[in-house]
Amino acid sequence: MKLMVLDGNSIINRAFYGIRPLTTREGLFTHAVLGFLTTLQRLVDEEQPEALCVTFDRKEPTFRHKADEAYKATRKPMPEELAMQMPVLKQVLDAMSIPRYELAGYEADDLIGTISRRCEAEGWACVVVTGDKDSLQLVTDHTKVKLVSTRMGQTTTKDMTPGSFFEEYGFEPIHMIDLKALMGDSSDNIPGVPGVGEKTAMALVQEYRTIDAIYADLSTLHAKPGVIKKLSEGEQSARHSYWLATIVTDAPLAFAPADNLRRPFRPELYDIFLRLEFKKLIDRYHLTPPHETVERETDCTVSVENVTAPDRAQELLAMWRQTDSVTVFALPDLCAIAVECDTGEKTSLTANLIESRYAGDWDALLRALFAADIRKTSHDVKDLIRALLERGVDADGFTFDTALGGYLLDATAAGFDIERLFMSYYNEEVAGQSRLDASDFTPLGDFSMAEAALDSRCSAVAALREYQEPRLRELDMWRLFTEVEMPLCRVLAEMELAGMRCDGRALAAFGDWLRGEIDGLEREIYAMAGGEFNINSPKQLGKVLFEDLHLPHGKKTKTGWSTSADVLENLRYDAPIVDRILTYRQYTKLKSTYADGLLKAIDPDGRVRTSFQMTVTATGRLSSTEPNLQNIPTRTELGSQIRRLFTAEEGCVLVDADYSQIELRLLAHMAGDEAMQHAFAQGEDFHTVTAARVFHVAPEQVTADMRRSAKAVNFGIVYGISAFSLSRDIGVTVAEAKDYMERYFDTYRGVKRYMTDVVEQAKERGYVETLWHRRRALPELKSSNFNMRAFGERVALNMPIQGTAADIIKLAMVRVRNRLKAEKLQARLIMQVHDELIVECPETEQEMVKKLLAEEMEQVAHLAVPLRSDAHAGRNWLEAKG
DNA sequence: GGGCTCACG
DNA sequence: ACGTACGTGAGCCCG
Repeated sequence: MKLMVLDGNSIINRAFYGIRPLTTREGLFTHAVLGFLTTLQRLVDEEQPEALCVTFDRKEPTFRHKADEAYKATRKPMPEELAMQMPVLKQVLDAMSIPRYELAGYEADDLIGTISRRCEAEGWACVVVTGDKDSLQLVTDHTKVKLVSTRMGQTTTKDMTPGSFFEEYGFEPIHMIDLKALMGDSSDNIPGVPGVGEKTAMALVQEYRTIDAIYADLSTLHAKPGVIKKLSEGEQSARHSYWLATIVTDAPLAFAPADNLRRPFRPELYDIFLRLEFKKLIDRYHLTPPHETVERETDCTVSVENVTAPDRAQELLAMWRQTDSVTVFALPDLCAIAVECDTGEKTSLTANLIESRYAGDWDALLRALFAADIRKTSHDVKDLIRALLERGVDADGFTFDTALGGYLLDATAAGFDIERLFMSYYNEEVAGQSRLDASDFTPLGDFSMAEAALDSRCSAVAALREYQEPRLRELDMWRLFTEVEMPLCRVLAEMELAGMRCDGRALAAFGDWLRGEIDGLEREIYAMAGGEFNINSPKQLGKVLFEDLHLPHGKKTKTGWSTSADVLENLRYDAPIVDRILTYRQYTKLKSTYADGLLKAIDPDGRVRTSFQMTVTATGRLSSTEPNLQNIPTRTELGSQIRRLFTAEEGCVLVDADYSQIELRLLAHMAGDEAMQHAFAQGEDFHTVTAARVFHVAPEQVTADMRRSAKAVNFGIVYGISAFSLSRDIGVTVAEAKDYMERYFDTYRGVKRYMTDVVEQAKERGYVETLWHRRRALPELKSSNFNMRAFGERVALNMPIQGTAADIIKLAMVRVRNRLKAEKLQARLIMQVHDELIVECPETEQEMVKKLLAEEMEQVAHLAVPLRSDAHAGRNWLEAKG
């Protein structure tokens, strides 16, 4: 039998400091509890213990404090955000039927020591889970310690058994106490022997094992005279530290292993998780409400009608045209649609429309419903419009998308499906089956269930709007919502549908050529390595480079030595294999992601159709998936050949227009920095102008190096710079980087002030926003973890800039599309890459399109610095980049 | 499924 | 004193 015991304080501490803060809507911090439970679940899966319990510290002084006032006296008190989570965790554990132990006068460690020895006495195996290395002294053949560490939100565990302990430390676990007696522990105020540090202590314990053996005869001890002197003077302190570091194994604790056998969860767990918004855990454990769900308070009565007769449909359509807004929920393939309409103050009517039941012309019905004269609220409007356009039904009149509403209200939420949003706004499940698709509406499906589910989704969407609309207005996001995001749905649907033409034959030929090159490189690499291995495996590659060939290793990753390009670049001239590996990497990337990857994505008509995601990024940018067309190579000569294969239709050209330095221009505007604004007004190369000002030389005296440094600082500022990262990026010392930054801030004083102000304001408000009031919440700024806070500060600096650029290009897209349509051009917008738009048009239209793009892109906003764009036309994407 | 690497702005 | 740039998506390895 196996019992697992967790050091509750230690694990929740790691979770607290290592994980991005989360709060419930009421502002209750929950992330440490969630982190604890996630770790717990992983460990249970891994170890499958029959019994489980958790120990906690108590706030009363322990027997150690009573004997030594200094002990743990310098410990910082637990931060409030963590303290508030402790009772919550205990409540959760109780509801999960997991026993917890705490005892006044003892630390969690002492209880663990006692528990592990009791287990051993009864023939049980014990697994101790903690982040605290002190507990390693408990390791025996029957007690294993799992050391938990959390870095950058990732939790890893290391199993310590007598064998692995010895391998790492070179002595037996019990002598951890002797080690600590010598080296002390500053965080707990265990003094150890003053002047003896980790290295000396390790060597001594490895040789002598115990402090008794060391102090038996100092005169013959193998150590430097200075060390012996310190040991001699510090003996009393060592003995005392030994006592402090020894974990108690016989605390007066009422404990029997069998009392901790796993038991079923208690029903109230559902309510607790619901309140904490731990939706994933409710799903994970298949929890159900302990009592009937309370109906959402609603002041209207809802009736449901299954509409099959065309005449009735016509009546309803007439009614919907008279209504401010109806709510529409449609399955992706448009075979079933629910429409909810407020028919009066206290009633609403849901019409279920199902293709296989409808007696009239289904497509005619779709055309009428999705015409502009019926104002509609729906969920994932872009996808709906795309499905309709694909079917040949024009789609217009969408005034509200509840997925977009959810995204604007909290861009960093976990997802924006109806169920999740409904739960987060109303703490209630959406009624009806969770999975709903076309098969439910075939003769084999359960019609009545499916119809009820359809109807309840529709009502849920209506309820989401009720929640979202007033909040969007309150937060000043209404214009962003109605004038940018909503109209963009149609624009993106059309772009997705249009796609980009891509030359599949040339792509295949390029792939074949790459195959040949890769084969040759592979042979060379194997020859230089002295054998075959998987070059794609960082682990195997690391072994070849850093163990077999003894190349100097740089950065480490969690799993080994880094083999990333910037590390290999530094080794390029140390061994010829490195250069081949870099080339191999470049070629295999091009082949697998681009040559092979894009080939698979070409539709029969020779065009590639991406999906634009509107609710993914934290800053307001779009993203592109399946395939991602926003990361087609451009930075290397060979890679840019891929762009050559994206072509215009016969007789057409691609017109590519990109904003020039949009983020830095926005910085100049938002920071109100007149020097920087002036630098842009000069119309010269901005990095050169910056270098000239920073280094106090004339622009024509700016060297390539000076320009490169200025450019790096310019970029760094946008990202929320630090001297360390800047130095790494441009290959100078930290001191030099600091110097550049100081000169930069002397030149652009407004930028410096802006950086201070924006962070300060973010801390006050808890969020940052763009010029169009798109916002991002920043709970990180309240974190007690330094790294987390520093991250929050960088985000506070970057998001308003990156996000405003996103607002601007989105608005430009809507305007460009509408202008193209208004001017009756054949030209159509087909691609967006963050600061770049691509239009495909007949050659005859290219000059007009270039002019139109420049006008619309530059006139979107009138700022203290003019917006500039460059447009070029070409037969393919590479040519069109100019 | 997470980690690493690398493509883009 | 901390460990470091912002925002993405895809393919591959490996447990």
